[in-house]
Amino acid sequence: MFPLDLLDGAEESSAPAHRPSSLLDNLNDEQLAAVTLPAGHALILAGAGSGKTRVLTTRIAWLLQSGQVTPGGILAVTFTNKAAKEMVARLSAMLPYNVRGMWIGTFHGLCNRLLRAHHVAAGLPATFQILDTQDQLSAIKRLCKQYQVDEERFPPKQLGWFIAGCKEEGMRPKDVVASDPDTKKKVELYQLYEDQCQREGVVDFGELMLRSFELLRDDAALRQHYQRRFRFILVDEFQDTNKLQYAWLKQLAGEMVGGRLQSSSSVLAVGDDDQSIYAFRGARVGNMTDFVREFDVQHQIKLEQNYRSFSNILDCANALISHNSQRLGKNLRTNQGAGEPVRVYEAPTDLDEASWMVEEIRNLVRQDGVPRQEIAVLYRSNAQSRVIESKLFNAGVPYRVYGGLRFFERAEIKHALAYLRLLENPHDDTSFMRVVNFPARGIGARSVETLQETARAAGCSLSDAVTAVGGAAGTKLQGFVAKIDVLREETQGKSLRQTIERMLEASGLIDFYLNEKEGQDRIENLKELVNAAESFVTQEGFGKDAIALPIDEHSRADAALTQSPASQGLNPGLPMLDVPLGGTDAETGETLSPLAAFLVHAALEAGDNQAQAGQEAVQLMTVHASKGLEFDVVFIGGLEEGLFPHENAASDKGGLEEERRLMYVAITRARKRLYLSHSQSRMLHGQTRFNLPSRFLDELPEANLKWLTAKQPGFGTFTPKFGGGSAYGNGFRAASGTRSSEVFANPVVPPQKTVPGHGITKGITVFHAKFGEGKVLAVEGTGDDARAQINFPRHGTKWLALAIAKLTIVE
DNA sequence: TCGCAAACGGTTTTT
DNA sequence: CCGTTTGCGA
Repeated sequence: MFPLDLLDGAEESSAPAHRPSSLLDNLNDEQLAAVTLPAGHALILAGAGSGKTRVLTTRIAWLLQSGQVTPGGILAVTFTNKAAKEMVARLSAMLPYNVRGMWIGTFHGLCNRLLRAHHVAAGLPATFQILDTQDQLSAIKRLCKQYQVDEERFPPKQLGWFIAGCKEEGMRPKDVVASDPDTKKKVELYQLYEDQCQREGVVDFGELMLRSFELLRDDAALRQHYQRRFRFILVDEFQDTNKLQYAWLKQLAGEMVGGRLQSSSSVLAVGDDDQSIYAFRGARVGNMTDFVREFDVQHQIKLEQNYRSFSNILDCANALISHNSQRLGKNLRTNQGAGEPVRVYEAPTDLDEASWMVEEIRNLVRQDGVPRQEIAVLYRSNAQSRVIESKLFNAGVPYRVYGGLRFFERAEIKHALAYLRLLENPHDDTSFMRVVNFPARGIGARSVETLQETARAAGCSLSDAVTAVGGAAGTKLQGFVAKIDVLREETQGKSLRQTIERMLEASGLIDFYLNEKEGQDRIENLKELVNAAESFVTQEGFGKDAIALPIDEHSRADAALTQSPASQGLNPGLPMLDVPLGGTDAETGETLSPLAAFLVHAALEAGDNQAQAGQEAVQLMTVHASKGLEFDVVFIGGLEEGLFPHENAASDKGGLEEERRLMYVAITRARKRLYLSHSQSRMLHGQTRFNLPSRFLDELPEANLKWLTAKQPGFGTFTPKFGGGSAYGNGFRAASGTRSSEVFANPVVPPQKTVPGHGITKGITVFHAKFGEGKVLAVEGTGDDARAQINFPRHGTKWLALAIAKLTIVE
């Protein structure tokens, strides 16, 4: 059954024989059906925790083992490097041969590969550099300065969004319909930006996608070549694809004829509309229904069996998401049993909420032996992490915050990379600008301005323009360029490591940070850059250990095609050499230098998005960042109107539904225990806000909840006994039988006084539209900040902002 | 050219 | 409230 010829040329030919049957063992019926689908397009609706990645990788392995395709015929695309790596790792473990012949990667990674292979056809230099978002912004700022754009009216950041947005929609400047003068101006600047990038030989992320889409669209021979090659295309997280990515997939999959796709390949799209949380950055869930229609999808499979959570948690998730109207429809189920109820907590303030979390966490670790890294605290916005961090810090609980600057985005690393990029491409003006006077070498804004004008007049790069600048400024500028030139000479033929080390010396970066008082960390990072380069060289097989690619049947066929273009209708020199490093010129077979390849790597993969790993630590992250992860215990904090759902999203229905999906994602991260909390008051942007509990809390089934604070809509009417523990019920801490600490139970009781003008004073009874009648316990603040603490028999004690809450005084 | 104070902005984010 | 950026004065 196993086709031996697949092993031909593979270096692991001595690997133990695989029993194909083992591949399909332990799959449930839905998974098995998905893995063994016949050729043809298919949509897999994969619920959270339903074994999506497993299905995807097993499908590939099954296709290969059953001899339906060779590695060269597989294209699998993901959104993140992490997902791509995981797929490669799992496949390597499953298959007895090298997986390199397959195209597995991120959209951007594969686009890069395509553009490198066909850079001439794509109109790009072989060594084109990739701009990340920071680089793009500085390029735009530079452009705005040059054309004296009013940065008040056209903030560079917004221009960046505009340009990225256009590209995501597949639009060039000429395609944008501009009716108002502002849009016209933006389109004009978009065009100028494009010209500038082209001149400098750089592409931004959007350009990687758009340019390779256009390459496929406009070059029929090339397109058909890849269409023939990729028999099976698999797309992960399909609900997150944008318009352009979908169009790109269509180009690879076949030819559109009358709104339908004529295709000989099979596209397997895997996604979950309920986990679509990136509409704000251009993702189009609608691609799923478009896909079904345009690809005439015959097979749709739902993976609804969840292997992650207990049913109390899943019931909450299902109930919540059922409030959305725009759904393909799916219900998660488990056979793991009910598990513990979902715990809900109300805190008087955000500080108390954080204290409570920390206390719970300490008990979980101490008494239940939960590993700290199995506990996650999720929040809607990054600003919320501050309080939690400080409480964890004070309690001495190790924690790790996801988000923030990644390795290759750090200033010192960007500086170093800019020097390296100038070695590769002296015309990269963005890099030139970044380091021309860093470390300071007496080249001020004046000199740079003169240089820019000279360059513009001559229509050349900054580097080429230095000789035309006279005076002391000119001498200094020429000195800088000479320094780069010398460095380029010196590092010819040197290893990547030596090149970087030499650059760090010669640029003066190391010296600069040695003299900085806070420079030690930065020097550490620069050393880490050397390490990163070293391991890149080893992993990617540069240098002496370079691995020859296994040549499979498919690659041989490709090579044959290439050699007889006429008979196959291919352009001469339009070949499919397999490109191991994503940087091989298809025409000449020339590959990027280790340095150039490393720079691509740095741009495409900004590194880990988390603080230092190592010790067992509680995980803090936004809900967005938690997608795809799972934990034994999950806390979701700040479940308040205005925060979650976020106020900016709550106005329109689509926005609210996306917020709800976000909540759905958050809930489904938990395996065993889920905590939900909200606070009556919260410090945000320097102001105390009094938020109502999130509507999402009301959308959860009461049967699956356990209120830790004494309020349960429609249930108990008792008020919390602050300061004691007894009001919190039994089994609060089910596993240990102990009670949570008293820390949380002390609300901040503000000085009690009467606020003039509201007529609301301590002791009176008021009526609230939602909470009913309640007794005023305290009043504080003035004006818009005025608020009252009110005890509602049915809903507990709350702080309400008098400016917002509509209260009437009951006599 | 540098340092400091005022001003600004503050959902979510991968590549 | 708080981190980042800008602008001004020395």
